[in-house]
Amino acid sequence: MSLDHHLSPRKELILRALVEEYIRTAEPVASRQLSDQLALVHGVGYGSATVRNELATLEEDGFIYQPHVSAGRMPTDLGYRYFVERLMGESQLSVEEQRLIRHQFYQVQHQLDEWVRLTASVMAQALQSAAIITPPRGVDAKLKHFELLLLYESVALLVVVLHDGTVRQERLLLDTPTTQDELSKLARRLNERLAGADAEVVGAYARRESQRLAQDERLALDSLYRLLSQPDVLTPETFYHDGIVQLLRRDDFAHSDPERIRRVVEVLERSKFLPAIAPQVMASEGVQVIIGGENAEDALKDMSVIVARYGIEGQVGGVLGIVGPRRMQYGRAIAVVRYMTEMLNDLLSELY
Amino acid sequence: MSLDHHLSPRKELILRALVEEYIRTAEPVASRQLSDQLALVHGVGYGSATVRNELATLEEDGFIYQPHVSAGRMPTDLGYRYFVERLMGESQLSVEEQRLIRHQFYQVQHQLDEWVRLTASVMAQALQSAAIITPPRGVDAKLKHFELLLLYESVALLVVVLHDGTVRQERLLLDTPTTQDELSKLARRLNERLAGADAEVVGAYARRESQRLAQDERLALDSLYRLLSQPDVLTPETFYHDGIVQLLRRDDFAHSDPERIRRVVEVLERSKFLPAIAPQVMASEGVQVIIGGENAEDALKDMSVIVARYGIEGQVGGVLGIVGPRRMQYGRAIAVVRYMTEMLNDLLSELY
DNA sequence: GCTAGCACTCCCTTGACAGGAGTGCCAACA
DNA sequence: TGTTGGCACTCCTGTCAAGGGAGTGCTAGC
Repeated sequence: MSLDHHLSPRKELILRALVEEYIRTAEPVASRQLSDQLALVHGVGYGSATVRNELATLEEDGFIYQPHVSAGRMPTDLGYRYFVERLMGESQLSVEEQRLIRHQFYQVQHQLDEWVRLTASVMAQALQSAAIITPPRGVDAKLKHFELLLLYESVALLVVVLHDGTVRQERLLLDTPTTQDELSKLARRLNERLAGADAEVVGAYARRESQRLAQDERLALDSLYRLLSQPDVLTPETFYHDGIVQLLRRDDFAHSDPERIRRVVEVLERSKFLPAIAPQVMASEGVQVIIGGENAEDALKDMSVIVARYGIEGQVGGVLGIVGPRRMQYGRAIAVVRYMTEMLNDLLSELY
Repeated sequence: MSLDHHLSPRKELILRALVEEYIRTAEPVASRQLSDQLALVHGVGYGSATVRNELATLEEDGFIYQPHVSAGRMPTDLGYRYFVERLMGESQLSVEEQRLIRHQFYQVQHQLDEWVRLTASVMAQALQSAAIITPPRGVDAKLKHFELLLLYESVALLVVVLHDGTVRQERLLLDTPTTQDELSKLARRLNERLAGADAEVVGAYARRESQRLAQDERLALDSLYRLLSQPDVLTPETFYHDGIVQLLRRDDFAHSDPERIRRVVEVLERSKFLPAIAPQVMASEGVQVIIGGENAEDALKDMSVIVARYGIEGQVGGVLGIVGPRRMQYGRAIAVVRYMTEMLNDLLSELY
């Protein structure tokens, strides 16, 4: 997303003031108001008529628009885009806020799941937006170790640990009652043979040996295969989200068209859009901003999405971000998202 | 919740028709409309004036009310309650629908987590309501087996399996680098000593032996203790919910006061109310219906909740249910909730 | 005991109207 | 040439009154 031409410094100043004012007030900004604001905040004195002239050309160029002829102006997607790329000051979280966030993470040391939850919750809280995050995933699922435990007479639990520390599990219905000893022996043998294997290898092994395998062994291998081949590809189930409430706390969202609200909630609950953009986010550096209509997903046409990847190069990674109203404090939002990626990176690097 | 007196058969008939009609149309029901309906559906012929007389007394007795003087009638909480306890026909899911539901469960055999998700999803879908469910929990957390796995030089993963098959995990930051062999030895020793132990026992053991323990052993025991003593008490985190979207699909909910919507969503996202009622639900038989103002939680004063416990006596159990508009098809809702408990019971009994 | 009829209440929609906000344009000025 | 004050114009928004409609309560009669 790049912009084709530069605006004159004065136009930039006016556009910037307009966007900031609109974000602040949620009302279309009038020329008079803008003129006052320019004098007050930026110390430049232009009458409202002058501002009006500039606004007219900004409107021609597609940066702003009026909902109706006797209303003030609001930024278009292009206007926001220009603002975000050229005009917006980079903001930083206050030390106090950073401290507050870190403090919460210290409460749940070494519990990866909790980090993920907490990250979403913190972002949602801080930005009054919905937050989305995928748990960290290893680049590929390789078997570290698995265990077979007899729960009941003929029900066993298969617990597998991947190289990156992911734990997965499945229950097995055994054909015939057996003992824990038998299962342990079986597990030991297979562990030796299959350490470091991925789904492919397990599958191949199962096929090759299929003649020689006992029934229970076959069951275990099938299960192992299923668990290893579980989606590294990001599916909707992989995503965690939080903060629909925070979104509903914003008047301009909560009071808008119920159908719109429903569609946004649906996108969040079903995580319909993230799988589509996640690969691209994983591939690129830094914080990505997707404004309004730039979203492929229809339901988000008047929302903005701010996403980034986190994780440790070549080891584990994930995607996190927020979904908020287009009229959001971009500077702050970007700062928060960036801070959370750094936070998670720090935490993860302790573990890897 | 019991009702103090019976109504005359005709009053019952009128109340029943009114509730059904109101549930169907979402509009206050007029005497004329009711008179027509009685003729059409129940084959009894009463003029609208007669119906009006009966309605007046039903209103005096608190079963129905008018939003204003020239409007039709709507049921009060008491009216719904009478309807649910005395008038409503028990309904059953169609064979077709049962088949459809069972089919979905066959897709995810033996994956407990998926069952939980699917149950919520099915209920939400079938009843256009939000669904809530707690994963099955054993009556008490006893250690079955745990494993210590070296992930990196000085990061280990502790995976514990409880008697009921619950798997929990935590990462340990070791003081000094070690080997997998060392860890395995340690795990084997502790497993032998602590098999079947609950949090108490582990804690006691750790304190008693604290002098003799190596640093890593202490770490492992601490972690073990934490994981075992994790809340059996149901905390908000234990709950899974789905179907906010389905709720928003209902016009009368989606178009109502945004503040109300927010509060309901908040209750769901934070699962604020279930922990409060869960113990009582676990203790009682059958499907519970909580209508409107009977809810302790303020935000649900105009919603109804239908809950039941599921699980296997003395072994594992949980709570499931739905949160929907007070104006819901109670018969169907109760049938669905009951069916899902039976479904889960069947599935669980295979595993226990 | 039931019902037709009627007066009455209250809601809800509609249209008219006033007030206000904000613009575009023009003419004047530095 | 760039800037600005002034003014006519457009369009929104809130208010108010009026009319129509829906539904009731009550009464008198069958």
